[in-house]
Amino acid sequence: MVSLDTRLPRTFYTRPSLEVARDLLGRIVVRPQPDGARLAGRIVETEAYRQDDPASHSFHGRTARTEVMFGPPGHLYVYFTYGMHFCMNVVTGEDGEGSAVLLRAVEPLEGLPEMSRRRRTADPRLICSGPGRLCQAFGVDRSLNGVDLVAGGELHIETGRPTPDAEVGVGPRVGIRVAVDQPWRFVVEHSPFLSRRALGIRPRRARG
DNA sequence: CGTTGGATTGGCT
DNA sequence: GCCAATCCAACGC
Repeated sequence: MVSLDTRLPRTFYTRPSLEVARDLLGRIVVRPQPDGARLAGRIVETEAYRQDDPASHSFHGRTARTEVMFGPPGHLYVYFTYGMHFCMNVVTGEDGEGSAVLLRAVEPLEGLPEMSRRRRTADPRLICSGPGRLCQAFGVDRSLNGVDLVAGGELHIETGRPTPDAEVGVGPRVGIRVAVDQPWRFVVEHSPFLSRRALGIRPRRARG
């Protein structure tokens, strides 16, 4: 009970984004509500980004937008895209490194009514199955950019249950136009809660 | 300062 | 499967 509800420590994030992306599968994203309730979901899809990666926002160096991404690990990097959507990332690696993991999909666990209301759909498979959908359901916008996930506040991630290799699929990242060959997307295989674009790509088994 | 296109989504063909 | 929506960061002049 206690271990399952423990927030992931700073050391969890102080590793290469590829490692963190794989290890985040099965963990629980928690967003405490003002009324004491919680929104929560199990991470089922992630993507790793790093500084030497042409598809990463950090590739062209430190800018106002990517400042948080270059900061200390264990913080939330939120950005706005396509004129209407937010995406949330977990900052990884050493301070100053410019690596992060994009949270692409979670399986809704707590606060379904609230998330359904925000998403305007009752289908649980459509609530958090995509980076933009996830942020809308969890009420994540630019005001949460830079939030410390370890301190415990607006948002944190709990230990949950790590996903065994047999259930992990890997494949190319989606929605990018460069470095499409890198298999840096990680999914919980056969989860009904994966993102729309991930469903089109059949992942292969991770490692052995 | 103008242009370009994006780590997406929902709706329509 | 295709495309518009709609803002803004990055880049070129």
